[in-house]
Amino acid sequence: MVDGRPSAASSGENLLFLTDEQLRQGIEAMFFAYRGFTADPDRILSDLAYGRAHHRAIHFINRAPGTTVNNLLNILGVTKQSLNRVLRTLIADGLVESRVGRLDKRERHLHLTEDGRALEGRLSDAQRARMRAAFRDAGPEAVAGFRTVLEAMMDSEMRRAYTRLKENGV
Amino acid sequence: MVDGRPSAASSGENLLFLTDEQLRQGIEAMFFAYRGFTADPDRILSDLAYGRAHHRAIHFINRAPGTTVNNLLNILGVTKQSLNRVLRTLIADGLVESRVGRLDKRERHLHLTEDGRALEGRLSDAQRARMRAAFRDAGPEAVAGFRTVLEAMMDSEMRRAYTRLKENGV
DNA sequence: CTTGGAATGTCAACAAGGCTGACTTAAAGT
DNA sequence: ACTTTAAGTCAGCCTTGTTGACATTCCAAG
Repeated sequence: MVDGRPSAASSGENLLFLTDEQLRQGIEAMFFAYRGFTADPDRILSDLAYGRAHHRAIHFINRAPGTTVNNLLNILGVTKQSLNRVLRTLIADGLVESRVGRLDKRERHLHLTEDGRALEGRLSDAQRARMRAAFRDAGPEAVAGFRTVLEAMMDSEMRRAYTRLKENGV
Repeated sequence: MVDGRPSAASSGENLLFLTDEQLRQGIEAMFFAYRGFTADPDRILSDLAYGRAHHRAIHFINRAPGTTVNNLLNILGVTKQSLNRVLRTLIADGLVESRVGRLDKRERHLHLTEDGRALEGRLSDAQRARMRAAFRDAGPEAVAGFRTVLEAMMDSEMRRAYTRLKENGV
């Protein structure tokens, strides 16, 4: 596994971008960039006694209004108990509304209230501003590559969730 | 801020890659990909009663052997109390060695022991394997774009840390 | 129709790993 | 001698993950 050289593959392609050193730089880039990625919303949230978990819930409820708790669970990849704690505070604070399902009364359908949408907007704006600056600096081709690599890095299950969202489904 | 259309900039460039929708997809890609990014090491760590914090410490000690506690603190962006808890267990378990500085005896220089290097290798291998697969699938140009965007997304302070590591300094 | 199992959501308690604040020790610097 | 710096410790808090136990609802088999 610790090769140093790429494993001298098929064609005459240059595989220098697959050296352990290049991979390690990719790993560290991912680590440092993720910090930047969350920094701006985190600042807003800490003033409100909320955390990243609240942000994630708000983001995906906004993204797929009416989604069920179970559905949200799968997207977020946490236990229902963990999500529930976050949802409880958001509902108590009047940012999220939980409506009992009409067809199946076991289900709860989640929606943002007006206040919830307002906070979602603030958080999104902050996060998008950084993403926009990065995208603009890097240019369209780099952005395409960025997306391609990230997509290839996801677990297949998450890639499905991502694609479904991207294609605007519920 | 909520524009919908790009802000119709300077030249005849196509700025469609800067729409809110594109940015949102980038944000979600980042979220889902980071999960994949940490999944494999997390599995190994959970068997050992360690967490991501231990992994990060081990990674950067391996990366810059002899680094001081203070230096590590800056790279990781946590408080010394938080780091100390992690280091204490790693030292107690014989994975990390803390040597009193020769020039400045206040400093502690951190090194991985043989066992520490062994664990580092297991964790790196797992994480690199996924990164390698993603890089290979995406191809060299996508990888270059990936790196460019991530770098643009970092806080300037973190970009300096990243660049210093990349250029192999301490 | 009833009853048992599956699905959904809630409550309680615990652990990891962030954080702040206060304090000690040792070594350097002035 | 005094101050500053590096490191470490203790105490206590918060967020956010976990498991386990439980209530409600639905549905399908008997």
